[in-house]
Amino acid sequence: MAESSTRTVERALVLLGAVCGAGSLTLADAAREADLSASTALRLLRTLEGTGFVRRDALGAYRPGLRVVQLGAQALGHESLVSLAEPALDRLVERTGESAYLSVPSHDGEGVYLAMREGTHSVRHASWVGRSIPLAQTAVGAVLTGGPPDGGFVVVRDGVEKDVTAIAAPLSPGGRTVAALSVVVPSYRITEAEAHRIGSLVAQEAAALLTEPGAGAVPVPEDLTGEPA
Amino acid sequence: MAESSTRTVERALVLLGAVCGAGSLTLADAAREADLSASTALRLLRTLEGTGFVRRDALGAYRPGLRVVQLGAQALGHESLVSLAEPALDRLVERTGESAYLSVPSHDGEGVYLAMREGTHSVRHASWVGRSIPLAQTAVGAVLTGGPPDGGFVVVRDGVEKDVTAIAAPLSPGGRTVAALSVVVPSYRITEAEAHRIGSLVAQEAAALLTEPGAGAVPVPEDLTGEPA
DNA sequence: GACGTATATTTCACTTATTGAAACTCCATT
DNA sequence: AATGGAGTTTCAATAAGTGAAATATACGTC
Repeated sequence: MAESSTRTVERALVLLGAVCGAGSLTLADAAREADLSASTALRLLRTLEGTGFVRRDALGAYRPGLRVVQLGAQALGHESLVSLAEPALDRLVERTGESAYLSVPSHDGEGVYLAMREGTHSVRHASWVGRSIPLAQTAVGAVLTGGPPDGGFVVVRDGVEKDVTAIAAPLSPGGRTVAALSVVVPSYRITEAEAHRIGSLVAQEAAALLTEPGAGAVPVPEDLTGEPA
Repeated sequence: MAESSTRTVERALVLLGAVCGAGSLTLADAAREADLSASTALRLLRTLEGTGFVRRDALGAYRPGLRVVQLGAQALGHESLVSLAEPALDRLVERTGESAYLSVPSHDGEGVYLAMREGTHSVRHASWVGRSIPLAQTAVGAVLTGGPPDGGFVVVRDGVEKDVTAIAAPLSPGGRTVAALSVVVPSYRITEAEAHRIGSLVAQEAAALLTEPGAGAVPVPEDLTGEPA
């Protein structure tokens, strides 16, 4: 059996994902979402609880635990995508004055903002790292789920959020889209032409991200040491 | 069985923690750190890999996967941030007697109180969850918008509100400041030395929030009030 | 280039540890 | 009282995980 199954672990991870995705789940809901019997879900959730990956609030519902935040933060520190994208985000803000985002697909037709830079206009789009966004009918969703867009970018006016226009381009190393770079603008101040100008910038940054020195085809170990201790 | 061990899952989570902590681990190193046989570690890591919790780089080493980043980011969503911070707020109030706040940046140079605990002194600072506060010339603003402060905290005397002194420290998982922890004190009863003492406490709680596995440094009556709001 | 050592991976017999139906207890509703 | 749903515990069946050993490969050294 060369297949790598560890059903127990897989199930536990599904539960963990469900809890984190929902923010708060009762045992019964978690069991339903993971398609497990209540007793099994309880046992696995308790294991997750014992290791700090989930915690129970006063009402007994399960919530993401400190450990998840901690590991996520650590992983973000090591995650090359984010550090690679940050200069691009900075440049986008600098050249457009608008808020810029890096997002990746998450689950159930949603994506997550992995990094962001706020624009400099006093009226600007604001969000936060970790925020979930729908992929349906959004510019980010279009580039994450669809093929390479014409011109390298997608403009969606008044998608999920009214009054804002989003302009996104895919990050597709090796042809596989793994993330999206986007700029979000209050619709009232953007013209068709301006949207195109920004779109070109975004597409250009997205393309440059994957070809520039240091980026490489594969994450460059910034931290080769492993564990010295 | 009172305790719920699920050895397999626990082991997998230990491996996950090891990989995230180190940033990059070879199979052998991971197995050693988790005190597992190579074959078991391999099997579990493959499960983690299959679910996106870890990935392998070109050299075959294991690294934190996107899924970890996603879940961590989701867990940092505002509502969970609140429940994560509440024990810290409780401890700050307990050890200082002063009101303590959790705030995040919102729009247009303002921040918002996401959670608070009132102090126990009869004369104390009072505010409310949801209140907007300026970021300019406030301790919270300084830590939210500026870089990591010297000593880990910022003291602002008589900032926006006359007669009060605010002491704030940033919450910066992975180097990105996402929120601030602060204690607000009537200026008349605080000395320079006391401000420093409180500052250390705030900075310490802010740091511990993101790195410490279980509860805080000091045993606190484990009576979590739920999330009413 | 041969040797020694380390890692990565597969196999397999052993049996341990996981499983889920069922039973039971608490609540809430009706 | 009766009903139903959630959370929890028990327990026998067995599915599932375990690790030593074998193999292949890679790397550094002499």
